[in-house]
Amino acid sequence: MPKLAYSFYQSTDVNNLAVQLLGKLLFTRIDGELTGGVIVETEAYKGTEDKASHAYGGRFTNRTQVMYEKGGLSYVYLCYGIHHLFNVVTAPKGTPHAVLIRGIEPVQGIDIMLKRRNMAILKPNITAGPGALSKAMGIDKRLNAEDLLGDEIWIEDNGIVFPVDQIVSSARVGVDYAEDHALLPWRYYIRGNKFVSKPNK
DNA sequence: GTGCGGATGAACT
DNA sequence: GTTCATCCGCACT
Repeated sequence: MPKLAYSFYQSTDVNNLAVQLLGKLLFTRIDGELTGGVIVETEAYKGTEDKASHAYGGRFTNRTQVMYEKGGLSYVYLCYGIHHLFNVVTAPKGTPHAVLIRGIEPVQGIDIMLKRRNMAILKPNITAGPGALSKAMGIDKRLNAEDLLGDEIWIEDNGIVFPVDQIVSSARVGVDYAEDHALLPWRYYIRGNKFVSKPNK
């Protein structure tokens, strides 16, 4: 399957990109171990004007600088001191939009994912949730600011297009601090998919 | 240099 | 529903 092209990531409509990423295949090859899954849940973070975004108000730090780079890079950061969260940087250089990947359905290297997650059998919580999927895919800070057209972490277009009525939008998770932006319906997921993270109402 | 708290998940009661 | 693991980014002194 072809990797998503550089041009795919340059759109400034981050909500549309968050929807477009549903159904795409996220892969990593870490130490030669290939794992991959279908993206089933995303959230849009709209740069400087989004109070839930790390780049809100134009905040520019060592952590957030990659968000300002050209679309098509990874943004991985540590949350709660434990979980690595994976985002896709989008929009042209200077516009710090990002899409958080919150859930994938495993299709490749499931045995490797089970081992990384210390699980015996496949259950949805192996990759349902941004911290969980990062652990299963072997994503950590070493994969921050990686080119998504490279050979460590990338996204492929397998032609899957979910019907519009299969896609649900709702409030983003864990952004209560974002005041009047906390309830924006910028979370997108596949209705009924088992690998969508917990709050799926 | 210090202190607060977070784009979570798992194990509890 | 509640607790807590466990780190460092970030704002402020």
